[in-house]
Amino acid sequence: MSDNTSASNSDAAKGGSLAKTYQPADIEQPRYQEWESKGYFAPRGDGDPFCVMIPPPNVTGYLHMGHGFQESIMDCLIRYHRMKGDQTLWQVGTDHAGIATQMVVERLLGAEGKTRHDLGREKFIEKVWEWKEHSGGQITRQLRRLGASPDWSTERFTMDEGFYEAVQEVFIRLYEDDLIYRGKRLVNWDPALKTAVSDLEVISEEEDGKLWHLRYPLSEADGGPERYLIVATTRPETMLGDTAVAVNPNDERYQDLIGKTITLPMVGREIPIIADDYVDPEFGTGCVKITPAHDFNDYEMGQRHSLPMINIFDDTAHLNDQVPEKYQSMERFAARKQLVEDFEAAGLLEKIEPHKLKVPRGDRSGVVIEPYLTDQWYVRTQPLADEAIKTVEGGDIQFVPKQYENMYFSWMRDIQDWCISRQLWWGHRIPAWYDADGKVYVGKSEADVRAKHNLGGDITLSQDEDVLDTWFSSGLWTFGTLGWPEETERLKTFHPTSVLVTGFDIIFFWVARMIMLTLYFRKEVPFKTVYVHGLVRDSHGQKMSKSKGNVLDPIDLIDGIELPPLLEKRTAGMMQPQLKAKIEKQTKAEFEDGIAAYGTDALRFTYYSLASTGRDINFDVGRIEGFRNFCNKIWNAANYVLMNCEGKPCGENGESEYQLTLADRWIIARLQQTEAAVIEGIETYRFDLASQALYSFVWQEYCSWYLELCKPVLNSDDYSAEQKLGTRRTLVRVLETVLRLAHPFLPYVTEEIWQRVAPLAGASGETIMYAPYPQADASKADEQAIADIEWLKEVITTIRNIRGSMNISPATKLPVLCKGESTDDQQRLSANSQFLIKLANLESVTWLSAGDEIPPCATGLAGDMEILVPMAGLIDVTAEMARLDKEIGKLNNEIKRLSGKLGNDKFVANAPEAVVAKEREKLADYQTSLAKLNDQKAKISSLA
RNA sequence: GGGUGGUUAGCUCAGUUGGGAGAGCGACGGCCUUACAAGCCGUAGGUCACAGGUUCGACCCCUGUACCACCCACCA
Repeated sequence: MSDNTSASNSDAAKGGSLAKTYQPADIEQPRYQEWESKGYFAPRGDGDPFCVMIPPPNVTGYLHMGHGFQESIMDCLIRYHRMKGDQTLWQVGTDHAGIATQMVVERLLGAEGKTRHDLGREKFIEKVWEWKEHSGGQITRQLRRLGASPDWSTERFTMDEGFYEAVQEVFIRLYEDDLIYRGKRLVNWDPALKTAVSDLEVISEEEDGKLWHLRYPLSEADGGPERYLIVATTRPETMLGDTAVAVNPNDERYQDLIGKTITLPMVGREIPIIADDYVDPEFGTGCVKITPAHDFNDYEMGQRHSLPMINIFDDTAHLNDQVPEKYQSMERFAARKQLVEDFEAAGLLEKIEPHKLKVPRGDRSGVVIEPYLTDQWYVRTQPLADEAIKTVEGGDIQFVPKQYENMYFSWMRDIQDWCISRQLWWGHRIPAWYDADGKVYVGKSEADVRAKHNLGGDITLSQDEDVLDTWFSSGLWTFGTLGWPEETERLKTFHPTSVLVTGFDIIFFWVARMIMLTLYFRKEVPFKTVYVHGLVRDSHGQKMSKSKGNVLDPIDLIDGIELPPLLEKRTAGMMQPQLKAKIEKQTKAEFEDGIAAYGTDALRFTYYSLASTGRDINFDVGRIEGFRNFCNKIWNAANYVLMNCEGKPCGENGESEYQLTLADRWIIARLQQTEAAVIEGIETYRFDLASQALYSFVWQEYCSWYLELCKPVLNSDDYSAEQKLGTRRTLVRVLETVLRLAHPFLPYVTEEIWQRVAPLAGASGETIMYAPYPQADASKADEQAIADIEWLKEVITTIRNIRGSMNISPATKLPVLCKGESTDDQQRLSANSQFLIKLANLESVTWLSAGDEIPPCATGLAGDMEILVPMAGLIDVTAEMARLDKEIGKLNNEIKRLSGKLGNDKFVANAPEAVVAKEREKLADYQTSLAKLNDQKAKISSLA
């Protein structure tokens, strides 16, 4: 960093030379501020509308690698379309994230020893808003660091006023259309958060558990307690709420018991033995205890058999007063322990077996979810889902990659009603009121309800205490953000939106619900394409998680971080010292010197290079360094171009005569191919292919070859002024074009350089963001130039190869002799000798005529042409023999393979003629080459 | 129990209608060659998971197997 101070970079901004080395930290933030303050991100013009909705991140969240990836993809699409001249909107906003946000604030209160109930609802909500104001800017600030270019002027929040309107409107209309109802049924209850959650918010993982076999004695009248049957259960504590025991109706063992009763141990309640097909006679004992109020299957069975439902828990999963006094107020797992002991003491514990089972846990709280009988609001999803299925089947919405449609269909076809009420305080309050009798009225406000239903002042109304599931409001995101329920211009212009970029993990939570709700309220799709990307994992394919200590923060990759703060970050709040030690060790091993500051452009380019077809992304920090180097490469190439072109005519005004060299024509032709490849990559969401095309063009073609080919032209008197002008013109124009081509991927470095280069290329405009996106021009495809330069590259590479394997110093200028029958070769050689001499560092290059005396030489082949490097004083005979043998070996293998193939009559008879001809030609070429090398070997060996 | 994706160089991954296996990083050797040592030049490295099949010809198409990852499902 020593000689690349920020001072030198600010000089650059004033028009001095670019800083010697690429320093992203010096250019990125100032550039972003300029873009934002000048309002460049807002939609403009009257081109085709193109609109992307950001999946709203949690308002109080922070940016992780998944966001980084996703926003980078969106920004690339947005910048591409903006440059294409489309009327481009990237709608930004944040989500109130009901449970997540409320939990954070409750935790803060907890630190002060308070609960939300100490504050009361109103004060608590105030507190959440405060927290939102305080920390809510973080995620959007971080988004800016990524160079994201959404229209900040229309930023939305899922609990802003407009959204409140939209949410109410949707709720009321769905209610009036009988698509929302309220009902008492078994829901997934989170006893830590004390709220219902939807099926999707329950994660079932296999865990080690036990299967307790309990003896249930029959009633005395039926032969108990001597006669008993054995039930197997994973949750003994629920037995307090049992209201039946079920057996399979065809189970011969228990035929005589059906209809008899059991005296429930510890409780004394008489419960019937019933028969039901659901029971699998093979599992356990074939007898199942039935707890209708605390198990989804038992609930259904309870309904089929009209069993009583006894709710034994309170909302924190402690036992209530429906159980014997001994157990009241016990926590569920304590009660389990107690009951097992009591069963054992009573001689009623048959056995305990280890058992693997799926344990349902809340995705937020992590505690075991309890099926719990409560009143909740539901969306009747079937009719909505039917339409949503048809729409995707009909192709009006396309998933990329397509296989995610299967996932969507399978979920949609088996969809359950959606529980939308949450017993939280932070969220959209349900617009429903109850009178003293519990009769429900739905409307925009109490006044509205009173007016609509003619309710006088004597009737007391109270609003429903619950709020809506967060996804209920984010389901309206595409049209809610554009002004709905009002029919705004924005809505008309940008809806349906163009592409949704999202992770597969929220296809059900969000994508499916947006499709259902949007179709219902807009009669149109929310978006035409869903681009589904994978999860960002660590370099070994492990999920990034706090407990694994492998989390990378995108901001740290941009700004860099020293080892100590990185360690601190990764182990903060770690309760287990063992885990902490392990994470420290592994972090030290991986990031001995911390993480370098790579800058946003490098980070973005890494994401693109890893974004292939919908699979998960393994993020390797090693790769970002390579792409930071790539940015540096562009930077230095630009420096070189400026050095040679600034202050000299470059054809920017189009008035002077210029002439293009072969190299110029070649790089222009290759540029057309690159433009086509990059555009193809973006249009097909193959950002990996697009970035690959850019990378190899810039580095291999433009820098490694073209800039080198320019040097003889610019530095030698052998080229005319017209040729020099043509080369300068091409240098700046290709660079200027490639900057525009790369801008959606590398927004900062391209803008920074473009500001300097554009004038030389005759381009104007205040920002590269509004410069036109390059389009391939077929008239500039120059196959001849490409073939000629390929030939030249082959000759040069062959000479370099000889130099390399013979250990000849790069500084030694070599005399080279060429020999061949082809006049093409001879012409190409004489036309390009300047290039050849410079790039291969030759003393001379001579075309041999028949009969010329040939000294002992090292030999290489470029096509048919022999390239000879005289050995005198340079080349070791043994080494050259070895080199030739290697080449000869390769040729022999190929010849063997090809003659085998061509010797096969079936191949010759069946394969297309063109294929056969091609193979024959290759064989002939190889044989010629082989003969030449063998000749050389013979000559050399005589020297040994 | 159903379903999806994956298995290609030491690592991370491309491979377009079936016709001579590629990139980046890493490794090795040589270079401070006047844009760039964050660089330049060159080299090595693969039974394309396994087994069958179709075909003149298979990384590619078909069948099966193994392993990895993920999604869905009510087995007490």
